[in-house]
Amino acid sequence: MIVADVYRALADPTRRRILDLLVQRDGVTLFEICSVLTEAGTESSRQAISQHLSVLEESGLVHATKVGRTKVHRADTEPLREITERWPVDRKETQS
Amino acid sequence: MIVADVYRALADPTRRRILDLLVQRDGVTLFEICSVLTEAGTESSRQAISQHLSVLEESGLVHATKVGRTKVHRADTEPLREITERWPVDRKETQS
DNA sequence: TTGACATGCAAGTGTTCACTTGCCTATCGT
DNA sequence: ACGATAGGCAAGTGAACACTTGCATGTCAA
Repeated sequence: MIVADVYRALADPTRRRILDLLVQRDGVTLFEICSVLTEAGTESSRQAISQHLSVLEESGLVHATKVGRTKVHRADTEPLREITERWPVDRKETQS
Repeated sequence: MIVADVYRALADPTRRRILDLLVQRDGVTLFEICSVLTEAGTESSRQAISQHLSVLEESGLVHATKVGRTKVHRADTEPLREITERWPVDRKETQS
């Protein structure tokens, strides 16, 4: 990974699922994310998810804090503001 | 290219520049995009930009219409709505 | 009609990315 | 202390991607 900006972080569907999960509830550990994704049908190894979390952290979309031997994660949608500000979403242009 | 969704379309910096340009002004042809990007310091070949435009079109972020022997492009930010609706941007969480 | 212009198509190449594999570190319970 | 738990680090692999190269197609001006 050269550099992990917001756009590249969102480019992977598994990372988007992880972000979905973290937006729903904070303080989730790596193993909990693994469990939820496995139950949801997304078979991903612990290492794979760990690397996805690293990308999300570098992009600023996820913050993590060490708690004992676990690491709890929480989502931060602030970096997404760059997207909406760069290209404001206009109303339907279809002239019906 | 397997499938070109909005997220993958935004993952490339050159495509983001093209989208910037098309948001600024509509009806731009491939050659005009090449000229503008070259002047802006982004050396990209015509073929490269053509393929980027294909990805942007497949994602729905850009629409194109054939006009004579040229093809004019215009941006459509509607697909970006999916992003903001999926992860609403919350205000700064820093409790100052 | 003929040549120049604007673009499309398709195969090939090198790089980046997602994932695995194997081992290591740190923390908790007993 | 010791085993189990939670996670990290780093090298290797295969696939996807960005880009090039060469040729083909269609349109306009003379």
